[in-house]
Amino acid sequence: MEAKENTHFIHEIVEEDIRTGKHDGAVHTRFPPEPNGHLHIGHAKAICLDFGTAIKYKGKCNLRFDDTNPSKEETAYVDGIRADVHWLGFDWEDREYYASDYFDQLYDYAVQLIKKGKAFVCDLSGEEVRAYRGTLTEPGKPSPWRDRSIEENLDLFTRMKAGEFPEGSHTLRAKIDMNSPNVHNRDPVIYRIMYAHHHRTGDKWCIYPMYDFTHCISDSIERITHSFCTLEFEVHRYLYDWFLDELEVFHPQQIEFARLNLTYTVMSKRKLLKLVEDKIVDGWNDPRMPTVSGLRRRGYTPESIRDFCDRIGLAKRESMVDLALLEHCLRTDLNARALRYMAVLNPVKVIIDNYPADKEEYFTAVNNPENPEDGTREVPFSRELYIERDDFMEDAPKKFYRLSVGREVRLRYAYFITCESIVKNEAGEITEIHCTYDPASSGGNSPDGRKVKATLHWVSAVHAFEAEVRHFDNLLTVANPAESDLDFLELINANSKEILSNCKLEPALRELTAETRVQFERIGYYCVDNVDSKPGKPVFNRTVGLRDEWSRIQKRN
RNA sequence: UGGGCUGUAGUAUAAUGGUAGUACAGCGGAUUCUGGUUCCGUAUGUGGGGGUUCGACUCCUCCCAGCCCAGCCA
Repeated sequence: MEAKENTHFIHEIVEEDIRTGKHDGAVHTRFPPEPNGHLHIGHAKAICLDFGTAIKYKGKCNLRFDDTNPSKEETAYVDGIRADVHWLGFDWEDREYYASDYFDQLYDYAVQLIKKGKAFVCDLSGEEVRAYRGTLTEPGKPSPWRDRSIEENLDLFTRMKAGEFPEGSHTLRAKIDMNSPNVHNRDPVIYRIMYAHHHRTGDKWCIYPMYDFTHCISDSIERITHSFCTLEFEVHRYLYDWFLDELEVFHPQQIEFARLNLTYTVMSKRKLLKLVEDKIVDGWNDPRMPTVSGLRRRGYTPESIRDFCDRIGLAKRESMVDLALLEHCLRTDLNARALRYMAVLNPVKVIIDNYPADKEEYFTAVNNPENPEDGTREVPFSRELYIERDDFMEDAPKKFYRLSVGREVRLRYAYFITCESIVKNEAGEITEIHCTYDPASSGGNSPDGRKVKATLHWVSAVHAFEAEVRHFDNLLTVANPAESDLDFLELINANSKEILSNCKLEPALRELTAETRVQFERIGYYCVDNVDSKPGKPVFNRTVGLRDEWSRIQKRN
């Protein structure tokens, strides 16, 4: 039986078009970011749709930068976006385009519109344009400049391009319908004057085309067959079709879908930029950010993000996806691939009183029980060890089955040990846990077959090295900021970053290189930070914790 | 209050006039040298009213709710 493939309304449309021979069955999509910020997981959804559709139907997908507003756009963002798309696992081959590549053609098309009597130069100021536009419930008034002659419009538009007019003094507008109930159709501006340096065209232009005019024509020039975008562009679709029809050029189909929202985070470039500018996070690639570079630094795999995008489905209704699904995809991938190591994050010393002080031995540990091909490694053991402070409890409740005075547990791969006594300082904190070990349980099993309820991870004190480990929590304190009356800045989780500096790690972790993902047994998945790590001195970011039954039991009580 | 769009378990999605299914989350259990993994089991849903039909998530109608739109942003 075949696995049931995920399908959705967009692929139904594409399949129908292939079936009916539209565009000779060709499928050509594009991913059209504006280089004014970095990509986030919402873009990843769009990227998976755009590139994924092309792959599925043996078509092509272009990367096109929608760079028509030089005041906001930067080359640095272009580079970041290229890196992010590649990292996610997609390739646009030689089809890297820029809307700015089409400025000459766009200009010619604008002239064509003027000659057709479908566009005019308007002398109204920004404020006047707004006043003439009317409101949502009242129709607009025609601009007094609407009926200029074609010759005058041509002359004026040429002079706009030549730089004869100051910014804001003139615009080129499409002549559509000032009475339209859709305000976008009330003679939209298609060119504005802007004396700004463009990251690609430099100072060649002082007039720049607007989105509605540019996007459909860019799609047409590239012979895009299916142009996917988010719901807010639904009200722009009339314009998309209008320009292409008036110009009588190749006509792609715009199809809208709902953008991704994820619980406990924000997903707009404006808000993410705010977090960066206000230094609430440490840059676009902060591991708490839902940006592609942030997720990468946090330790997410591209595979898990793609899997997530497959699983969330695609529809036209706005929704809020549970972060837990993303984390589930992550854990599934990491469980299969991450090598296991032992690391003690909040250490307390264990002294095995009946173990010789000068002795040292090595135990064989499995690197990944999910994949035997990953082999084994040797882990050093000695009389003094560190275990997790949480793995010991003085007055242990019934459901706590780790170490306590009088109890026996297993040290993973090593020995059964029994706690005999503890030592505390003046503050009442435990400083030493004294135990005895059963020499017959070497390797972690007792020949008499007796069972222990818990297995603890550990590191040998003399062999351990110290490293910094960073834990991250949700950016927001609430799942859905839209349901709150408060501004998102007031919903920021003040404790979203915790730095642990006294962690004791097993020696094998010392030489890992940046972006290596591992599992600290019994704790979680961690990734070697790609900014702050140095050779022999890795810094670890917690990618995601292991599911933790014990913490859930505690939370319930 | 003009126009556009959308309403299916807690969340996200299927069912395209014929048994409301899947995943995540939840709960219960089994296995386990990770309280991980894996496996088994389980509760919860068609926004509301009318209509058409043998039969409606699906078609019609009225209502309700949510989102988007009045940038010379994209």
